[in-house]
Amino acid sequence: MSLQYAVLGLLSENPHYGYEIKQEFENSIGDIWPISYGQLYPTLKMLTERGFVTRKKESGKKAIDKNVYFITDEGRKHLQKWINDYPKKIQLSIKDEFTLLFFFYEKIGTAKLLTMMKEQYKSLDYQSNKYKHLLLSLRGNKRQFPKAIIRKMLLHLEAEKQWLQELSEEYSHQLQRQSL
Amino acid sequence: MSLQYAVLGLLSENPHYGYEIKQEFENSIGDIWPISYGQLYPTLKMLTERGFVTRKKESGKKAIDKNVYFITDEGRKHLQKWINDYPKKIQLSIKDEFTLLFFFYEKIGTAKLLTMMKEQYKSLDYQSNKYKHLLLSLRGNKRQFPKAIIRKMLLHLEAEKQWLQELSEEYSHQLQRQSL
DNA sequence: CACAACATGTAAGATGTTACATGATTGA
DNA sequence: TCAATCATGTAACATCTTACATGTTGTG
Repeated sequence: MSLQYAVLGLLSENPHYGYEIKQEFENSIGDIWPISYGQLYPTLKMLTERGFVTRKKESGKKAIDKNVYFITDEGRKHLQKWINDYPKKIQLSIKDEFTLLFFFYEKIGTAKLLTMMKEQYKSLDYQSNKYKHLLLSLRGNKRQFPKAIIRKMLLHLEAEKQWLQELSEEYSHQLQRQSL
Repeated sequence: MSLQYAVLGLLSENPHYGYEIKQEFENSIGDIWPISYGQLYPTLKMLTERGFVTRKKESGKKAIDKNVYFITDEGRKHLQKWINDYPKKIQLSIKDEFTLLFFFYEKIGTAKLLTMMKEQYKSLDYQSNKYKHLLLSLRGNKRQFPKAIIRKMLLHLEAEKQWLQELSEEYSHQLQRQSL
């Protein structure tokens, strides 16, 4: 959807080749915003056709040719226009299968729910720690992955953790009452 | 993706016709999980073809025929199987355009950013209050939209609000420093 | 030499949105 | 009578995932 703008944003700072763009995503926004080659290469093709980027073969020492992409003036305009068009209607979305599952909590069973939630909590905690460390290591001065986005991710991870904790307690009490 | 399970879940409690299913979604999970007819009717068709629901014309007083959908035993099995298959890999996603925008915060300008964030905060606050009231009105005993999901939404809304507040303060300080 | 990582893409299919198309019923 | 709401769908398009297809380079 707006992958094209993410790509233009990357290229507005430095030229990159396809594989490298994917790396950049994975090393930064990747956990939040995973992309696949099946999505990236067609996007680069489209941007080339529309004149927002140009492509140059970098036939260096390697036998394989890298396709290096450069943003054009048109591309910069296109990106800036998208930025200027804000604000649009924005809605917080927490649409995922795990949430949907709680529609059916009666059909799952308290014991299984508790196990699942514990697993999920561990995974969130791991991610959360990762971002905390990332935030601390970001003290440098070179252009990096925006702190604001990491902070946002952290806050949502903590919200999710709190939710799981509250619910776990509730379900635990239920289990105890049942076993009496 | 998993709309089919959401639909089966609804039908597992009561038969519904298409339009009504959309209403049910809008009145409950709709803010989190909006669906369109362009998605719903093909899904109902697919579920019918796969034998998970059956369709009966309800030609009442009205000239127009409602198509009422009933879940079948196969449908119940299909739903239960999906539920039993958990846990799967689940990842918290905050992938949206508003977040992406903070990739480009330098290109936006602090003043505009602040205005946007203020607008967004208001909108989140409105939603948050809506859910708070919903949660309070849920004290009854009839089967309703799961409290857990509303609570989850609330926690994420509050996380998002906190994020905006922190960032706003940071940007305000920046503006003040610039104007000195 | 084998395997991981580098490098570029296409194709099929799932999923989702928006616009289109039609017509009935209800309430102001 | 006019607009909103009720009611059911299709079609075109956008987006995204997964699998396929190919070949190179570096490392143990």
